[in-house]
Amino acid sequence: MSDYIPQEIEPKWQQKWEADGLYHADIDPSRPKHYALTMLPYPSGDLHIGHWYAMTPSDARARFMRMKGYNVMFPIGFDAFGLPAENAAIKDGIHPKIRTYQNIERMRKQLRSMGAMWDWRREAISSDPEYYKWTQWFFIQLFKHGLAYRKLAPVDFCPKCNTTLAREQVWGEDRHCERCGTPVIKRELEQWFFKTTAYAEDLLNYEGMDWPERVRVLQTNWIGRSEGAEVTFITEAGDPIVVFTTRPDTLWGATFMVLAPEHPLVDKLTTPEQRAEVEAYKLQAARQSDIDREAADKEKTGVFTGGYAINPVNDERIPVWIADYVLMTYGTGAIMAVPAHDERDFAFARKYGLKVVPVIQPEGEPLLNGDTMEAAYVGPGRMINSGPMDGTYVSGKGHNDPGMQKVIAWLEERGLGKKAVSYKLRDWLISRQRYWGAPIPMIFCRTCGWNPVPEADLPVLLPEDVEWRPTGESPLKLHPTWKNTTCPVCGGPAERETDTMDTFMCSSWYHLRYLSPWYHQGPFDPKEYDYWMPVDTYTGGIEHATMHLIYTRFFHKACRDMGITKGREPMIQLRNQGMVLGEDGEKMSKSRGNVVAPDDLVAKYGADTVRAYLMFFARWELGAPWSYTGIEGVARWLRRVWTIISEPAKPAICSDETKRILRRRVHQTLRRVTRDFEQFEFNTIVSSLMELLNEMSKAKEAGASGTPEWNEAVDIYLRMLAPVCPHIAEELWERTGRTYSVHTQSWPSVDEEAAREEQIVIPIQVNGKLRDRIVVSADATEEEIRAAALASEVVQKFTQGQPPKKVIIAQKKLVNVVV
RNA sequence: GCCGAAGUGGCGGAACUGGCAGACGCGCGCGACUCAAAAUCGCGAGGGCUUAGCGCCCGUGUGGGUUCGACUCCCACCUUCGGCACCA
Repeated sequence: MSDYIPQEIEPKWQQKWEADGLYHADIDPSRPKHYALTMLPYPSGDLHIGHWYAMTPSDARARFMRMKGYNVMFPIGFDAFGLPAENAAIKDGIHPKIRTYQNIERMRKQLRSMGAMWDWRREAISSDPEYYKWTQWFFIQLFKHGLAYRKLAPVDFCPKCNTTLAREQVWGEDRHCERCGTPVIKRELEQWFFKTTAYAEDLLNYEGMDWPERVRVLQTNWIGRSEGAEVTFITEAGDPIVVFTTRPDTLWGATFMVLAPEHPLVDKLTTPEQRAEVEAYKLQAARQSDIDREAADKEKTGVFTGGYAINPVNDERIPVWIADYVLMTYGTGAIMAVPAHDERDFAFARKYGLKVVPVIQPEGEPLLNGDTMEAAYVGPGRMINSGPMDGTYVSGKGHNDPGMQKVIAWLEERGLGKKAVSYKLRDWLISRQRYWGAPIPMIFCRTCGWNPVPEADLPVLLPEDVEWRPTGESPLKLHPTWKNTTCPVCGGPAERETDTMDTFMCSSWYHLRYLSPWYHQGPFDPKEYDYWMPVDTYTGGIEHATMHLIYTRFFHKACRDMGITKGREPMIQLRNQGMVLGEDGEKMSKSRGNVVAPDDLVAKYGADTVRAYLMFFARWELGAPWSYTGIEGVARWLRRVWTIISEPAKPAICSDETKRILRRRVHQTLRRVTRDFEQFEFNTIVSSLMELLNEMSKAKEAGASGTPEWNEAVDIYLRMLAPVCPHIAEELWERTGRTYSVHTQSWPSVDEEAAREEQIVIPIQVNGKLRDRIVVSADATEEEIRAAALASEVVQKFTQGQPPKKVIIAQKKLVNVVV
């Protein structure tokens, strides 16, 4: 018998599996398909332990599904565009393309060392022209269907680096530049948007999706649906001001209006006397960084415009103010202020001495008085001071409330307002004033405006000879010739869009490119699509709940409506892993010096040990701190697996009892491991395998090795081990004289008869406290169990010869005697 | 402030539908092997009391409740973590 040397067997098998195409997944209509997907990695240059933690259990699950008889596709690729490569380039001058492809090369090797069942033929890299050609093509389809549009929007700008920044490059409470630490400022730029808001309602529907509740809640909050009404006020000059409110029932209590400082009607409303003050306030609000506006407990400020509007329900003349607590980006950028029933409006009214009129009276309370109220009343009650609506009961919010329905119907009849829904979700800003991304395939012509690049001319190649050092402009704009082109409509001279796309655009459809990265007639081969889609199991970090996972759902739905994809959703089942922390319990970081390097672990223990430890040491969805001593325990277990299974049998006599117990344990473990794989409970899979090995070790001591029962135990053990530790399972499979490969074997089925216990131990409680245990035959009747329990000496001691008040027999699990 | 998740030995965690709390592993202690150590193997262990015989009491963040029986269900609270944050 030789020693277990993973460093020898692992590369050997990896090469053989690859040479044999063992993990190639091809269309096979005769078998059920399973598309297993793990979130595609960014090529940062080194595979982090977090990648291992995310990917190896996904791989194990995919392998399990394969053994269960599914035709499993498990692809991999790289999210290769993006800021880190460009920032590194700015620092050390290495071209982002060179660095990215070097990193990819390195990470491919590291990914191979996992021994995962990737089908490398399906690899897709988002920065390949053959990939981003289709990213651009999708942009054009969205544009053609009115789902991509251009508008002026603020961006973060670093005055020191002289460049615009993406949201994720702005850090900390003071919102500073991630590179130089300078606080960022706002700048207005014309940019491209996707109409994610058009899908807000559809995105709230999770029907048929097996997604964690947590993610659904995060997305639901992010989309932020509120029901209410839009009501039109008219200024004294006759201009309509539309407001959105969730409380149309409080309309009679609207005693002033507030516009966002950027609201287009502000100038017109402002009287000459107020002009100077209004202008000063607008300027101050524009200069304010987001953080100032975000502080919720900040004292409210505002300025009277001098203008008035008419409250349409009672013809009251009410003043119009501007204040930065009203956001131009939500609702209509204007509100009706009901100080008696809204905390913010109340604070504002008290500060500036504005009128407070209660219109909702809580039942059974003294009548509210607008002059003496100390806080806004936001609860349910009966409408008062509300003319025709007086006496109507309203509960608060939502279209379902009958009072609310009555008010909205009344408004609609008179053309004063209408039922409306508002969302916090904003349209997706996809323009980046950056170099290392897919160029936005649009052309601007002075006479014809914006038009897409003809599809035959795709891809719009990203030029390599570009000055990427920051100047405050998009790097592509500074290229001497690149942007010059001709208008696809009139043929005259025109300019290309010089911004690039947000990389979330690339990752919104990579699961489709994996289907057929070799395909040239479209983004994917429809035959592959029809067989493999949707993704059956998607795994990745929770941090993408409100970014990638919303974008990719939007993308799929938009494509469905454009006739490109099918089905409601791209990913049916989602599971999130947690995070591996440093040994100190803190997030891993170079500065803390607590980073765990998987390459070193693989060199020391082998990939199988690393894989098994990562599945064993924590609940997958929670994660836990790393432990260098913990991994030793798993290494010890695999050495024992090796020894116990490959060590030759010693001739010995084995009792039938030993053999029976061995079979029972094997099939009981199989039952549990099967269930745990189905439920993503990887930690108990490993611990069950450890327990079974302990049982096998005892059985072997008792002479079981060499028996058919032992042979079956080894057979099932290696099949259960194969998804977790593919190399050692394959090696032992071969060494025990079995035919290649363990990974093409089917998952064993449980022999329920063998798994059945013959005798069961039943705990006996007296008054709910454990007092004794009895052993009965597994098919004992309830009466037999009762008799045995009452016959127990310990129970006798408690009953003192008296008949018990009650005897509870819980299936065959427990007896509780109540005296 | 609002929304969500989680609190179990020295540590990571286990406990299926309300039925023996602490599986498995780490660490720890004792023992075997060894000149010795490492490796390996075996045994022990939640805390406390104990007349040392078994036994008894306490114990899953805290306090209540439901139940024959609660880590599990309900109510209130505390702590930690995550998300959102003037969203009208």
